[in-house]
Amino acid sequence: MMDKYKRMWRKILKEAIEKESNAPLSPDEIILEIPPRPEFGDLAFPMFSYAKILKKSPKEIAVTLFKRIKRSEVEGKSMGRLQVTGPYLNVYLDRTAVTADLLTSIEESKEDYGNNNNLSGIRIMVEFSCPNTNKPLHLGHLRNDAIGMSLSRILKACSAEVLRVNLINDRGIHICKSMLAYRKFGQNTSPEQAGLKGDHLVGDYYIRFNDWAKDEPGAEAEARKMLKSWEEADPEVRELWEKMNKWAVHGINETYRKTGVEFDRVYFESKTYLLGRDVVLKGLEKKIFYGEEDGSVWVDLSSFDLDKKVLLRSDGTSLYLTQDIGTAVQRYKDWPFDRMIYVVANEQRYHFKVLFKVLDLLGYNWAFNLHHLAYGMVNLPEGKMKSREGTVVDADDLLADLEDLASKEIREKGRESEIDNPGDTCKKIAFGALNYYLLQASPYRDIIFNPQESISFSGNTGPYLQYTGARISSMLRKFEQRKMEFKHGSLHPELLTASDEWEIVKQASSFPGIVTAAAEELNPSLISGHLYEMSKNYSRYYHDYPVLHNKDSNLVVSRIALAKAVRRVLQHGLRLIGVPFLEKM
RNA sequence: GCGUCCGUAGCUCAGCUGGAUAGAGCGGCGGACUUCGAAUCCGUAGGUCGCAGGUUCGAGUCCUGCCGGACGCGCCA
Repeated sequence: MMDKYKRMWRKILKEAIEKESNAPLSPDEIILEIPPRPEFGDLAFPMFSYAKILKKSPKEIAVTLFKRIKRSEVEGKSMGRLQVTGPYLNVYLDRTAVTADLLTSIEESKEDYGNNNNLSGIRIMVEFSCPNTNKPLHLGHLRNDAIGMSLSRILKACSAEVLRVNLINDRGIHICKSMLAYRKFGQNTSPEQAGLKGDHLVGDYYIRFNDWAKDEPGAEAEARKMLKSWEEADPEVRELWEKMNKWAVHGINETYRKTGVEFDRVYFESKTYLLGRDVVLKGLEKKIFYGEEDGSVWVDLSSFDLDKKVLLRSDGTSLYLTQDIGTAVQRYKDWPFDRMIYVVANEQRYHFKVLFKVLDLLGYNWAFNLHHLAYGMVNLPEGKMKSREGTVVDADDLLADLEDLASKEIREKGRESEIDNPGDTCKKIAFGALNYYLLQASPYRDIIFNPQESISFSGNTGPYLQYTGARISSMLRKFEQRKMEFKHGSLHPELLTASDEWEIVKQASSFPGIVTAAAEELNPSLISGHLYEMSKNYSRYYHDYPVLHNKDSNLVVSRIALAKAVRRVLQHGLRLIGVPFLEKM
């Protein structure tokens, strides 16, 4: 859409400069920008960088190129017009042509508007969430899930074949800790008896362990002993482990359902942790790794600006890294991918550098296609979330609070009778607000979550976008009811050229390019930001310009077409960032 | 100590490959509901882009140093 015009103008500029200088120019030497203010037009070409080639001042170049392009008469033909503004060449696009383009394009592509084929035939595996089975999900997981889900949708929108995978960390010392505390203090209570979700019950005993361990020096040793029993497949320990894991996984799945998180394949660490061993031992045979006298196996990465790392303990057991090596190899076998994206917090940067390098040394050529999307931490105003200090923001609690807030809001506004299913709507507003909040910042940055202030339903929020969509939907329903009144009207793009409308048209037209950029940069926040800008413009426009209250049927029909276009972009864009579209709210 | 990342308005965040007067939301102050949904809209105050140099016609953006913060450097995950 917008890209089409950008491409064409780039070409025009390139040819003009080449003719002027008699030398070929590479396409990326043509700098194209979006002007900072509307009076400078829709596209801008700064002339500074051509000063050396053409041996003229930027201002002179602008004039020269302007005359040359003018003579070649590429203008007209719906291309828009050119203007010299000091050292810039500014393009003013033909509003009618772009608007007509947009409306027909949306009409033709329907739900697919914004999709592209850039990643067609590319298989991408996306790993995210990766919970432990010793505690419930918290806000950090929610950010991880939001990014993982959104990214998967964005990549699919670019026609990639995407496989969403989860890895459940269901073994290890931390799991044994909650098991141990439960065995000591739990009195065989089931989640039903305790009136708790399974993951919360297990999590409570993890906290219980830490409390107990404070004045019990032998606690850690006892946990280690239990881990050993687990590895030796002690029936009693295994039975307890299976029971508690089931509770935890069940509870976690419930949270996933509530937040709309889904996976195509789920791996369990308890089933993959042994796989890495064989791979490492083969590497040892090939002398890629080396053994110490105590029997431990190491890799020396000091020539790659990394350290020496242990791959197998002296007792032959696996580590986190070993497990990840095995899981990666297994996954490639299961589903040969062209790219693999690990959505994991940035505190694990080093781990992934090492992992990718080790896989590379082992000769897996797909190691180059592994990517760690290192997203930032979610912190609280007083600092890091700490489970031991009880400062973690629990996912279920947060969601429940948000639903209450939404429900209160609906009652205060007296909207209950208007909405078909208030309970469901509250849920959708709640996780719309949550997902938008989590995806409005760039993934790689740390964010600060203030429980009192962060989640709001006004301003730059998910519900604001939902509200914009609901109002447009409401108006479109009214239009349908009164359709006969406007039956003589027809679409006239030239009626939609007011500056407010033009901004909206440009933003809707840029949407496909934004989807492309979000996929390339693995950054869903580009979409949330763009939808917000477009909604803001539309809200103002909607306030100032009557749509249905017009005598001129042509104008009504045309403005309705624009409303439909905005709605379509909102529907699609919101889906990509996990914010439910609402007809009513 | 070494490594990685980050410092933009009171707070939370934008700022595309360096480009024209650094933008939003929240909060503050002041306005707008007999008209398409006021979860909205409009106006206003608020910035030496951590500090100091450098590169450049041009730096919030690139380089160096310093100050401040986060994370990592386990035979933990």
